[in-house]
Amino acid sequence: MVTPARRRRVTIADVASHAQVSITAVSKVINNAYGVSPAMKNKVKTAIEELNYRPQAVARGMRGRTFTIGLVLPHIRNPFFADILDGLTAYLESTDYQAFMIAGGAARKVEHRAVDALMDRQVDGIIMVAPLASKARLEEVAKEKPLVVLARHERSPHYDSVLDDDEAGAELVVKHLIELGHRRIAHITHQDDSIARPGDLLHNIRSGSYERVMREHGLADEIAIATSFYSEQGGYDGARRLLGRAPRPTAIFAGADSAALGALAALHEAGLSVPGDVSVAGYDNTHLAALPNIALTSVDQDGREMGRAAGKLLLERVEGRMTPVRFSVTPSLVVRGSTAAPAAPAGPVPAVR
Amino acid sequence: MVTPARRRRVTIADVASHAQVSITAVSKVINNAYGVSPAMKNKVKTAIEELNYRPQAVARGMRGRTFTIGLVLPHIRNPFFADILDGLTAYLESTDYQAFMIAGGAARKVEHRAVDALMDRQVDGIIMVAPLASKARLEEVAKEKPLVVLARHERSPHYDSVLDDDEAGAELVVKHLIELGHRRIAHITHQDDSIARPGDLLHNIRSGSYERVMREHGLADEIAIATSFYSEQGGYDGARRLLGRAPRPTAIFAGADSAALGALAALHEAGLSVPGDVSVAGYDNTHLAALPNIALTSVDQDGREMGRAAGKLLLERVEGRMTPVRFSVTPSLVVRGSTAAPAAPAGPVPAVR
DNA sequence: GCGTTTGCGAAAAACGATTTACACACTCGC
DNA sequence: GCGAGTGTGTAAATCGTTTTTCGCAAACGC
Repeated sequence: MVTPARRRRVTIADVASHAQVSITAVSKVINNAYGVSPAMKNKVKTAIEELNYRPQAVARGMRGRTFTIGLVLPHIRNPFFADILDGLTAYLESTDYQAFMIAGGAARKVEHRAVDALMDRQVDGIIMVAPLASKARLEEVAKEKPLVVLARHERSPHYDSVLDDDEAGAELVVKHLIELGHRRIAHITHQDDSIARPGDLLHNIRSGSYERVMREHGLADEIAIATSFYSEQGGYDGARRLLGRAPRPTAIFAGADSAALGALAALHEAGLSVPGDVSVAGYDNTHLAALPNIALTSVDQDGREMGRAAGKLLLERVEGRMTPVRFSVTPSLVVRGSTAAPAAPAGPVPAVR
Repeated sequence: MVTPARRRRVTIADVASHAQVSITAVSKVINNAYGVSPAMKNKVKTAIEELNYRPQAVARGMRGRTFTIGLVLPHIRNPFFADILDGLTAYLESTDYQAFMIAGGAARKVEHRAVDALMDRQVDGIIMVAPLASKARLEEVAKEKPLVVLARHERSPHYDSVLDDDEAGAELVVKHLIELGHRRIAHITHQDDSIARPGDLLHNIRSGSYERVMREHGLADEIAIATSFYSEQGGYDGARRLLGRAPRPTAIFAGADSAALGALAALHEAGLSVPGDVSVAGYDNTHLAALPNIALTSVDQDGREMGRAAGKLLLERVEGRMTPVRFSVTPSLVVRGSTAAPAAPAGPVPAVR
């Protein structure tokens, strides 16, 4: 291989000779370890400044930490993930750690490789957001590296969990719609490549909660679920399927804002008004939901707070904590213009338009 | 530091002893270097399989490559970046390299730190998307690591460029609006923290092109630019400012889809119809633009192709190429429902048509 | 048949940090 | 005044790879 000549980095040895001290001393100062006099500290610090030295994480990694943590996201299309990232980086700012993202994709295999890639690079810890992996795989990962898992509901003694109370969040939406007077409330859920126990996946919690609340209100017969994807296209497809039913639903609860946006598009295309003909609600309270022309009723979960918590828990684990912690945020409903009382019931068999 | 006991990784030495050969031999096989017999190759390969060995990138990094490349994105809120990432990862799939993302943020200082973090971790190369850094800083980075810069227009002998012909893209939009009969065409542009030469930044190219085309069509007096941000909020603010003008524009060209979405929201709020009262066009042809209820006319630039090209160019540089390459994609206009001929001229200034 | 390639494999020296072990000079306590 | 701590600093081992150097045998040229 022809490696182009590049400027050699300044190393700890350069600093040591420039400051006329031993390499050990420099290392001690950098890691502010015990046994270094104030005078020494100053000498070294100015030498570091003068040479503009930054330790090479790769070399540090060989004997300990790389000060790097890996963040595995399914993809970067969901603005909600950006909130999580914001919270995480805000938290890490006051530390020496840096977060790198990697996309886990929609296939278990890709996610697996992504995690392997992080471990091969000796990250100090891993944060996985809504992973597809089985619990067994997660525990295997946790055996090698500190791990925090976001948005999964199983309990494991080997890694920490940060999650939103999806059960409660979905309940908020469905109850809201019922209180508005809706009965034919349909749901759009997500299907993925995961082999995790279904009950551990957030979309199953949301759809399960939807079903439960419907039943509790005597609406068992009105339950209608379209299994699709949490994406614009998925929401569009799901909504079209739901609209094909007769009588058609008066409200659609999409398990994610992105899907709700797709549902809105499908309704628009079908010439139906929102909320006049059909109410729509989402989940995640994405920035887009707040735009006046969209005005999507949605469930807010504090992504920044979740990211912050994930960072904190992970560093605690890096520092040696072995006992599992579970951090849960409480969702809240943000009601906007996309939901309203259903059109006045025009007789026993309501309006087919 | 208390490091929890974790399973020791299998190393190259383990493989060597398991296969009863030297460490060197294993290394040679891994890097398929010269001087290893087929028999040896087989022995080692089965040993690697059996032990499930994966080389530790950190250790490799000490002597050469880490097989890691860093992707610096301003943020992850723009779905267009996801396209770039998709193209990049698709390209890298056939290689041994892995891409990690890091957010450069909206401030030069943050971006600087992000790049430093990548270099400290000995990535083999860096891809920066729409960076804020000055050209001088970019060249400094390029002196240390192979570098590919996306969406910047300056030419440098030290790094490669991948870009969209923003000049042409903006021209497509403005001409389209003029052909529809619009004269009062306003523009929303972006302001950032960069100290790069203005002409090197994509938003300035777009706004400059807007001005030029307007002038070329005798519409110099109609030029109206709102300087805001390429974001929903920014588009919303910018549009509100533009709508405050009298007479108000009949068309708004937002330099990015996200801003166009904000503009749509502002128009909605103002009780104006699109495209009845005001036409709106964006740039990037985000997935959202295609939703029927948004139907945003936008400029499509092939993000996947750009990501793919960036990966290819970077690896070429890693392999030793030193001559600069410039890769440009040609944008195309996607006309949708958000643009139409202006309302019948209600006044003495008729549509020139 | 003898020196010279050539092919294959191993031993050892890097790479840049951290960590361990130890040396040295003081200060105590009695 | 002497053994036992302390505080401060250094030398050397170590982490897991790649790369360089070298050894040994078989093949080859003449």
